[in-house]
Amino acid sequence: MAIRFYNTLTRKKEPFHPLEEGKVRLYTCGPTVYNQAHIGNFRTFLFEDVLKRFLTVRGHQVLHVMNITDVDDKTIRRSREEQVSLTELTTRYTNRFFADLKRLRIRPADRYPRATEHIGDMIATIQKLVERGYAYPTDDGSVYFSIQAFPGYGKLARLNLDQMQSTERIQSDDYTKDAPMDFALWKGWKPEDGAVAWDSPWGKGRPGWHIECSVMSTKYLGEEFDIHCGGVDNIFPHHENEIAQAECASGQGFARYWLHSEHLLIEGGKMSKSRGNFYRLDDVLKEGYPPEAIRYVLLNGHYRSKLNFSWDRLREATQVVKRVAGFYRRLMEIDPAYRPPEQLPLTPVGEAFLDALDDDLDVPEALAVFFDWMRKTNQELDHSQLSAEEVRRRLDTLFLVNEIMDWLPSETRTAIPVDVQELVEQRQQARTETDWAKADTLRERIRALGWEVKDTPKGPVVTPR
RNA sequence: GGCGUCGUACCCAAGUGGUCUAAGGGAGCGGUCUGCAAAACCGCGAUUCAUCGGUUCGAAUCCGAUCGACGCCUCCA
Repeated sequence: MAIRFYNTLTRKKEPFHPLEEGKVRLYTCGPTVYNQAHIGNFRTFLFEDVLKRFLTVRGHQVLHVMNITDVDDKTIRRSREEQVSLTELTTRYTNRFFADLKRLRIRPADRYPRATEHIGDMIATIQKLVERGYAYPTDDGSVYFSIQAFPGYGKLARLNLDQMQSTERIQSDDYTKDAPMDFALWKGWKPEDGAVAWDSPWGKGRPGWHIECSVMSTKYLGEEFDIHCGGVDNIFPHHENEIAQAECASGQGFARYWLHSEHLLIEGGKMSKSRGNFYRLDDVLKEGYPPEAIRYVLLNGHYRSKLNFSWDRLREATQVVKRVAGFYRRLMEIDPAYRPPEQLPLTPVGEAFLDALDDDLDVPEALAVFFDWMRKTNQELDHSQLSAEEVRRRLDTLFLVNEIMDWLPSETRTAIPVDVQELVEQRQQARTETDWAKADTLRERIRALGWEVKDTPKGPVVTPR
């Protein structure tokens, strides 16, 4: 089956064809680095990670750009509160962000452009918009985009501009502008901005939020590119405004496919920084759950459906990930020399797995294929029906799936401590003497130390609990 | 007020006109194996897809109404 994605722009699943055969240019909205991202944010980044891995496995060369928003209202406010410079604050949280990405095994983007490093590019684009009549400066040194100058405004969010009700927030906006829906491209300096200011043709100030994405995406990916991703809450106003800015500045199309991931809910409600009902990655890891389990929880569900986070689900995920790890170890025991080849062969099961993903990244369907196969393979292993060659093929399949899911335990497993090893030996001794009570007690002690001992025909196997 | 999404077993979750008397996972129960366990495997588990009505030869899938949940409408992944 050919790859199809649900495009927010058309609200339909469409066959996916990149502009240039075999190459995909991808832009994903990155974090605003004013505090640590929560796991809801990572749901989106994980979705994008799987999207990218999938496209790569399907033979596309993906060029991925993710922005870092390091200047906006929140970053400025936060740096004032903490009495540190904007750069100090944003550097701190940018580093945290990268560390979290690594822990979740999210593959890095090719570029992470920062807003503050592209002020000149943004000013140039804003100037172009003013010259072409899409934007206008105001007395306070700001520049606004005039939405009525762009007939396409509202095409992504499907807004009915006439029936829009202006909310209190718009009315209380303390910048001056012609129409309530017009949005800022450039914000004139205000005292609370402190030292955060750049010179521009309109005086001191700083860029508006939306302009950075239009400018940086087109700078690195070209004026028209393939895929733009983000959370659903970015559809309006952020992405709508990006389209307006980019299309008016270039006179061409902008992103061709818009993919939006749904929210992670907590106790049935939206998790967001402003509500304070969120967990950070640290909050979850410190409870002892492995990163693979968190990856699994956040990926186990279609990206366009809401996903409810709970500790129950995390426990469930831990079980699943353990089961997959056990399966992996079982195969590796038969063929310890196996290493996944650079170019993994496409086995029939691997193909079925990817087939499911072809349909708008249907991860649950793909996992069903995987689990079915895993059960059958375990069955074959129980009856030792597999040849060495067949085992290698199974490992190829497992690694192909892992290329997308990345849920196998890391190779750098902690070595079994000496005291645990001694207890295991003592227990073996007790077992040969058929002193079952002693053996059971020792198993409990090993367990208390965080290790699990299983008796197999080949002897005891010790794994971390 | 406008726009939109969703409601499938104890829990999570695919499927969106016939192959569905509905995948897969977790939990539970019974069994094989085991000194006992663990792991793995086998079996059990929705005649039914929020409710009601309609379209159709045929609906979980389309249409309408009702109930319920959630989101967006310039902080938001």
